[in-house]
Amino acid sequence: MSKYGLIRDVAMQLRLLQQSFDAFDEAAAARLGLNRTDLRALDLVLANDGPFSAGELTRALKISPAATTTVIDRLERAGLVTRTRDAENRRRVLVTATDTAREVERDIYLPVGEAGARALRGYSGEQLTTILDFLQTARHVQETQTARLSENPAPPPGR
Amino acid sequence: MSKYGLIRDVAMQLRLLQQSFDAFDEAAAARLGLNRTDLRALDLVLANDGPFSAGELTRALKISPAATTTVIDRLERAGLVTRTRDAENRRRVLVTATDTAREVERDIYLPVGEAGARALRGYSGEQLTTILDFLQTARHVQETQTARLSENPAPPPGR
DNA sequence: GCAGAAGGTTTCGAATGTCGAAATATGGCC
DNA sequence: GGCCATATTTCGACATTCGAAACCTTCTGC
Repeated sequence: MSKYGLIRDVAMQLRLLQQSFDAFDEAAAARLGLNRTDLRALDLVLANDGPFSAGELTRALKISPAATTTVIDRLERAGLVTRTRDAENRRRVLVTATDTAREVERDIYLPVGEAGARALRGYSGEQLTTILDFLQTARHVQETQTARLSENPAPPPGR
Repeated sequence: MSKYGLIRDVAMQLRLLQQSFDAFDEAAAARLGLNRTDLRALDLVLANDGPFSAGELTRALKISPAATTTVIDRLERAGLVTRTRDAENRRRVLVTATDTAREVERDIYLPVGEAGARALRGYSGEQLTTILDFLQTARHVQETQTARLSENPAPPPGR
């Protein structure tokens, strides 16, 4: 296949991959009866070792402090996290994953990591290096374009 | 670097790439004053050549028919799409991108594609083949895992 | 041809998630 | 000790989504 064709295919597969990530998140949320924001919050709390403060969640999720409170409320009600005041700074609230959340992690997230690692073992070290480079390049492109959108003032629509 | 380390890095970069896609969508939505659902709908209408029917949008976006109606309402009010009855089947409503929407496409989406293609030109045909294979494999893993989540009944939480 | 079923979209009311602003509580500073 | 900054929560308002019912249009069987 021509290089031009390959490039087009890569772009298309990247798009499809994006969609498959999206579908996975959706399925995970449905399985837990959570919305996407709650799931992202749970994911953050699980991934981080050591608890997350409410404010950190607010920043990581890019939602308002008010919304964060209700996210934590819902996760707490679902038995997935606990709320404790930080002993060192009693203004802060620490969010900690419960054992139930760890079971969820084992059920949902660990298998993905394992399956992914298994699939990657089929590539040579050189190929993995190429893949890694590609992923970094793709991210760089996205970030540059995101910055372009954010920084430039929007052109007057309908100009 | 060890192969094991490379595999870990690939997993991490994949996660970061996902986040950068997300950030791009968010910036694009903010630039247009649309929510994410509306943006996805616009993207679909732009990507498809030939108009999208309301029902197709409902299925593609995985939202209710009622929600689709309001999505089209908002896009129409923003001057980005037009609603027309399908002449061949007057029950259906066809959604067509306007010229304004095409300007948006040129402003937002085309530059990403161009920057991406430019970046990919730096890879050899062999490398691109590896990348393409990797993307397909990654998608397959995600889809398999999504199916696992969807099909298996959820294990009783807090067992 | 026409009655009734099926298809496609919209309207309506209710539920949910998000926000900004104000309130509350704690910590740091002269 | 009073005052400003930090961290979270409460409150009321707004936007988005849904399910159910309503409304046309098309198809089917007779």
